[in-house]
Amino acid sequence: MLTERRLRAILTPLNDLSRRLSDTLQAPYRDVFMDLAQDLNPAQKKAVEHVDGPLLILAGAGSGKTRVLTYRIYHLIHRIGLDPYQILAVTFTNKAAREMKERLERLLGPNRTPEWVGTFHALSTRLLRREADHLGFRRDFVIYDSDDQLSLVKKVMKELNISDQRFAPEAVRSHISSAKDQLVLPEAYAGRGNNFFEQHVARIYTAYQEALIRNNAMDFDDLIMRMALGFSETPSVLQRYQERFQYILVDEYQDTNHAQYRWVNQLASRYRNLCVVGDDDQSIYAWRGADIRNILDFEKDYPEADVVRLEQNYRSTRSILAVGNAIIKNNRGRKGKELWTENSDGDKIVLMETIDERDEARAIARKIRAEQASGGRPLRDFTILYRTNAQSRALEDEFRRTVMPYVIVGGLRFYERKEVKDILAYLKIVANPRDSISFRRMVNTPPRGLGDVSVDRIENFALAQEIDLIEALLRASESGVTPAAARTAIGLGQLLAGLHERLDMATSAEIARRLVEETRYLHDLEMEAARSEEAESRAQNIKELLAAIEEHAEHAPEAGLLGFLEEAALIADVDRWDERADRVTLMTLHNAKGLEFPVVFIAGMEDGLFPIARAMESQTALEEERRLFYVGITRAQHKLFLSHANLRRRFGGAMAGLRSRFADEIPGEYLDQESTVRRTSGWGADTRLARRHEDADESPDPPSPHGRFAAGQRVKHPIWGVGRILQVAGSGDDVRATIQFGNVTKKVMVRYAALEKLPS
DNA sequence: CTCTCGCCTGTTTTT
DNA sequence: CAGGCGAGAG
Repeated sequence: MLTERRLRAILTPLNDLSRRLSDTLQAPYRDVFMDLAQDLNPAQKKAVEHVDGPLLILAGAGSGKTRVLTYRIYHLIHRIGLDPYQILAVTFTNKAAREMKERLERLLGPNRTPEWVGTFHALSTRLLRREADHLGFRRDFVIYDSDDQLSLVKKVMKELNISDQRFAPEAVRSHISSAKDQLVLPEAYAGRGNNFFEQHVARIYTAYQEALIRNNAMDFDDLIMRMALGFSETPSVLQRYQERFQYILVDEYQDTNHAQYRWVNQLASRYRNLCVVGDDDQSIYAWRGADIRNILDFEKDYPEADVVRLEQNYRSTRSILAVGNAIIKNNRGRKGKELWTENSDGDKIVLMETIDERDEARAIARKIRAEQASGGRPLRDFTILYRTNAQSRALEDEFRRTVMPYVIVGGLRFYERKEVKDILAYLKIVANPRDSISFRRMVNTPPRGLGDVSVDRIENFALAQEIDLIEALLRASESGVTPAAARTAIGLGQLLAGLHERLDMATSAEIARRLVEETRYLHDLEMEAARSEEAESRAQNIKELLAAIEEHAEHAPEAGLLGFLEEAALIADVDRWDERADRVTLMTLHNAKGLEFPVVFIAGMEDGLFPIARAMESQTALEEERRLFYVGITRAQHKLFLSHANLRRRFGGAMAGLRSRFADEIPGEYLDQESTVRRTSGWGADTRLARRHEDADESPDPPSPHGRFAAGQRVKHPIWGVGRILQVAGSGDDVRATIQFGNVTKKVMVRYAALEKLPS
């Protein structure tokens, strides 16, 4: 009998072959190969061949969603005969957009591939620039990232005399951000019954928005909000795009926020050919304003909608999928579906107990080596996922120590590094001399004698004279700064003005090179590089940035400097990730969304870390964490490892590692438990797994440590080695011992520290 | 006025 | 353990 798996084993190489052939074949033959390669199940076929009217595709993890979307577009253009011009496709990441475009180009050829495929932010930026005249703002705005947003919030708060001690600027920033996600403008925000904090936010929001306009800048949220509002306020613009984009596709619809919802639904309201794809079980961005109701209520918004459910999973082994299903079942408020697969059972999921985060890293590295040896897998098959970026450090240390090639996706993004942002600030001010945030950043970097006071004066002068900031630098002697400062300012102004004038003639690469040279930024760093490793890597980053600009200038010369800056602002780290390099990949669970990997490790399976402490207080937050776990599990194709540590160092101190409640939701039949912890002697060793949760009665509470550990006792700690207890304090779960290790004293939570008793 | 040094604080996830 | 911020010296 031909099993699905065998069939797939035959079809997969055929798929590749047909892809290569389709580039060279004439259309009718291409079709023949397409049909062979398609290998679509009935639900997928239905979704692909649906043409007119709204369509909701509920696509479970690994159900061939990308393929369905791609073939659907192919079908619309190639079989139905639509003009690619009429199609708009919105994806969640640039990477997804690029992949879709590449696949379509292979199927349809570059000339017949739709051009409007991208993320909400990228597409919106494009629309805003095109329609700037009609919408009433300038075309050459720059984009502020959350860093810039925060700087601007601080600046505005200072101007309004609102102390940043009373109101955390970061909290203000995030409130403004979510107001924008809801399409709530400052006036409306001020009008609704607010608490004390929000009344202040309202004032800041108003001034913040004015400052953005003054700076000729838009923040991330503006990009969506201004276009969504632009559509409703400017019917002529809306109509034009409604007529143009008669067929709209939206990926990851469960992660859209209200502003994005309005953005899409206004465009689609004319022809109602809106196809949305999503999975309510994979909604993990509620904290960013994503509204799961958008997908849950799609059938209310479009009563005539067809609904297709893709429930067959092609990605994971049966065991992995069973675990995923068992986990997500614990959530309420879901549409409800159960994925199934014809794949083989595969191995059980492995849960590893480890001593601390270093031991965890060691255990993971060991597993990778073992898998490599037994399964002959390349390093690129392995991916480690974690909840917080900070967790990458221990892993990184271990991999560096044992020389295992790795790559971290996310964390400090390339374009967010200090030195890179410094150079970008120069470029931004050249592109847009009204950008006061970038101005402040670059004007005294590297230090050139223009401190806060002088910069304030120059800025105020610009404001009073209604001139831009480069102009203000040139006329600094009129601004009231000291003669020395004025001289420096004028010199800087001349450099910037010269580059600004050449904006249309010079390439962005030329401008960047000149800036780096004249400011001696790279030069200074290279001088320092001999002494400091950090300076060396920063110099390296600047060179990498120059190379990126160079590449961009060559690849998309028409985009210019603004185009490059836009890309730098909107590109995510996953977008830069090269999955072909033979390295272990490390990333957060959030970043892993939409990706798949042969072998997945999920590290840090501890309460308080995953689920994160703050999510343990509310049911909805906990359910979002669980969905995140579900996303992590369903990334794995062949093997899945989970690990937790009994002790985890976090900001200086150590934290008790209590195995995650999610781990307890995994049915035992799919689970293999391993431990690197030797159970020798001492209280800590045999009660380590005691639980604090509902099921605590399965493993009774440990005896009070007072009887076992007392001052003077010699102990061995898994991390700090041998020491002597100075003091024992606290009771119940919260017993802390002060222990002297050599000449350092540490406080440890006795219950979880895996202390070993030593004879005195 | 500007710069540098050292203290303090605070870590969820990101387009 | 880093980066932001305030205080004192040049």
